[in-house]
Formats: sequence, C-alpha cells, structure tokens
Amino acid sequence: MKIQLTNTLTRRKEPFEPADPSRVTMYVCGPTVYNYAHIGNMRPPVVFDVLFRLLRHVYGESAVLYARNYTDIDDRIIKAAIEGNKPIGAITGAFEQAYEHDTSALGVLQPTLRPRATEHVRGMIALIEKLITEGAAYKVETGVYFSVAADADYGKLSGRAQEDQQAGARVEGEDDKRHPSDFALWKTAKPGEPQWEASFGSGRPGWHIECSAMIEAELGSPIDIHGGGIDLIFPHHENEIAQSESAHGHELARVWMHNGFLTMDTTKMSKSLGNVITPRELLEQGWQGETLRWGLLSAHYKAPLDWNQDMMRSAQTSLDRLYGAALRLKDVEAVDFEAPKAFIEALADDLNTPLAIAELYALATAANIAKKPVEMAKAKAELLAAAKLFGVLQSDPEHWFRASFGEAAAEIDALVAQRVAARAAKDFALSDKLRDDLAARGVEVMDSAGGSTWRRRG
RNA sequence: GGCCUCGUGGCGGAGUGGUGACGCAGCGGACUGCAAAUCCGCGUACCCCGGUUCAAUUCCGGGCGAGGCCUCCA
Repeated sequence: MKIQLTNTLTRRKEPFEPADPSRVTMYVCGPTVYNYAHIGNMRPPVVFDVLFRLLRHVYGESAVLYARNYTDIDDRIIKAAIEGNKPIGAITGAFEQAYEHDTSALGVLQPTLRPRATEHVRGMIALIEKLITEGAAYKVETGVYFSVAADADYGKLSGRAQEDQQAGARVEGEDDKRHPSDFALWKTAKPGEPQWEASFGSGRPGWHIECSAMIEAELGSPIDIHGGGIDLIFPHHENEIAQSESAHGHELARVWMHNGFLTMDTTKMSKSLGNVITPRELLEQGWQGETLRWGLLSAHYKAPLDWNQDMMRSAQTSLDRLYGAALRLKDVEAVDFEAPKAFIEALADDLNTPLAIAELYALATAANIAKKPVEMAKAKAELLAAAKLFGVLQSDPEHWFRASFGEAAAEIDALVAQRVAARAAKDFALSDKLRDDLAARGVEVMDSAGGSTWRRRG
C-alpha cells in the first residue's frame, strides 16, 4: 500500500516514504493549555489520528511513533494564572486533562508520546546555546533572538521572502531586536514569572523553540511527518525549521502537513473573534463525540469546513445509517476480514476521508442486502474493520440509538411492548396512537416480522 | 501591499482531458395493516471570458467572487 501525502514544502502530493519503515515518526503541534479547546482546535488531533491509524495499519502498530506536545509555558498561561489567581501548574494541569477528555470523546487514540514543554527546557537551552555559538542567534536585554538574516533558507515553507515582510510587525517588549522578523528564542526573566537558569541569562523559552527541542528529544530529526493547522505555517513552523536546521545542519521534517480551518457561518472560528464552541458544550447539548468526529472528517482535511447545526445533523444521520447496518448484523458471528482495499486506498490518497466515507456507505449497503450467513459475516467484518480505521462505529449500536434516553429507555420498552400487543390484536387505532405518543417523545418505532424495535428519531 | 488557498446540482462534498463518486433533501416503486428502517430506480452540476486540444468542469492565461496568512491562533 503506497501512501501519498500533500507536502506543504512543495505544495504537491508526493509518495510517502519513511526514512525507516520500522520507525515512522510524526509530530503534531498540540495545545497551549490555558483554556478549553474549541471544536476548531479538534481538527488536527482528529485528522492526524486518522493518519496515525493508517500508518499503524500499513507499517505496524509498534513501528509508528507519534508525538503531540503540551505547551505548558507561555504568555497566555501566565496571564491566565495571574487573572485567575492560581498557580500555573493548576491551570495547565486542569486544561491538559480537559484536552485529554475532549480528544478521547472524539475517539482520538493517545499519541505514543505526549511531551510537555516544561520538561524539555534543558534541551531548549542547549539548542539556543548552539545557535548563539554558530552566530545564528544573539542576546540583547529583552532576550535571545534568532537572526533571520543568518538563515538563507528562511521562508522556504511559507513561500515568504524576508523583504516581503510588512514593516512594523513588532511585538511589544521586543524593541531591541535587530530585525523585525527576528523572533524570540528566550525571554529574559521578569519578576513573578517562571524562569529557568541559563548561560545566557535567566528567563523562559519562546514558543517556537519548544517544539524544536521536543522533536529532537522525543523523536530525533529528521522526522517523517510534521503536522499542524494551516495558520502555523507562518511563523511557527517556519521558525521551527530555521532553528532546528540551523542548529543541526539537516532537515527537520521531510513532509509538512497542514489542515484547513473551521469556519462558523463562513468566518474563521477563533477565540479572539468570540465565535467559538467547545466540544464539551456540544456534548452537553446531547451531541455524541462520534458525531463531532464524523463532522470533522466529512470534508478533506485541507479544505475549509463550515461548522453548523445542519452539518452536525447530517453527520448524525450518516452515523445512524452505519449503525443501522451494524445493528442489523448485531448477532452475526464476526469473522476475520480486513478493511476493503478501496477504503484503505481512499485514506492512503492524501487522507481522502470523504471518499473513504463513500466506501463506508457501500459497506453499509452490502451489510443491508446480505442474506446468506457467510455474506452477512463478511459484510459485518469488513464494515467494522473499515470503521475502526476511521475511528467510528466502535460502540454498541443499541447504545448509539438509545443513549440519549437514559433511564426512560425501560419505560419506552414497555410502551413498545404494549403496541406489539395491540398490533397482534389488530387494534390499529391503539397501535397508531402509541406510535404517535412515542414519536412525541422522540422515539421512532420500527416493525418487522420478528417484532418491533425502536430508536431515537434522526 | 506581499504570500497562499478555493469557486462542482436545492444542500454537503469527492474526483476526472472523453460513459454525471457518495450522502442529505425531493420524486417514483418494492416491502408494511399504515408507517419507519431497508432495498431498487429517478438529476442534462462543474463562476465568467479567452487559449491549448479531436475533446476541458479537469491543463494554461485573464477576470470576477470568497476565505486564510503576513500579530497570539488548530
């Protein structure tokens, strides 16, 4: 199976060849844990989770090393700690846990490695020392900066020439930089802020150096794949490349992948615009994590995706169809079949999740028309195998359709039983009334030769 | 101003130099006491204008439109 991935460095789809197929390495920029993640923030973990699953399928589970970091030292965290009058560790600990909870609700597997920035400060200091020695970085009063002028390759990822940089793109408190594009590797210690000792003065790391150091320590460069949101291309990933490649003299990552943004009524979802919704809010509203996952995968990862009620409903309807097929085969004995080739190929083609979804529908139809026991067993096995790679359809189908009723489920069972009796007695007036009553409670009854079943109405 | 995406049917959304993916909605049929679910069938969609070509939605150029980045941002 050959995988093709779009590489931001070349803006083209290229065959993916890991440097060492027995040790495939991937790094994805994780959250800064100062607040709850919103649904847009969930796109990278979900998209790269599918890639993680695919890589494990192709190269073997133990061959794939996937690191996703936690940025637990940053201006925003310090600000949140001061405003909330809480220790920094309390903030980062709580939001790290919330992030784990949210991603897990969306069916995201745990990455192999989850480094925290604060655990890698020594590596950052070493990296900065090296850059200073090589003349790629310089120390001034406010901190240590990377000298963009010293890097001939600067701009190769974003396609941005240095002279194109808009003048006046200054960051407050960095007035002593030599060039506006130079960026902070290290920020000189301020009273009351966390700080670490270093040969070039006490302080704390800049954002970009964190990822460079964590990649080096956890995976070692060059890595095969580096991923993140499209907004990170510049400056974050450009700066990671500048630092790491200047320090090590070789490529940081062979393939760079970037997911598109989520919009909310066609405008970018961002905390600064205030138009955000969090997975936990959506879960509280009764949406299932799987529905959110499906929604996030319903468009190609590179394309923009508009988040709204209609798309969530549509995602739920899609899963209803798949779960309906799975439910039909609930008691069929599982056999050993793999996910069909067409499904794998869809994912292998630059993670074409919409095409993969079309294959899942085809498998659902196959499951629905299967009559002979062997056909049914095969249909069930293939559907579940494919769905597993996609990270969906992993719960009990009845639970999927009934979860929202909780305690009331037993009551509904009783009403449905009454209706079965009425039908048997050919009392269709009562039978239809009971169905209307159930419909009013959001329950859909389905009759078949063998009896009646029920589920949540779409 | 510079850089980068994108413009497909009522909606969502793949893809392709030449027989209209897939789903939702809609219509017809089968099934059903009636339904639902399911199955079968039904759609003359590729922003505009040029160019290349036997053939362009697909390639090239221009235009118009939308969005993103250039400052923290998934």
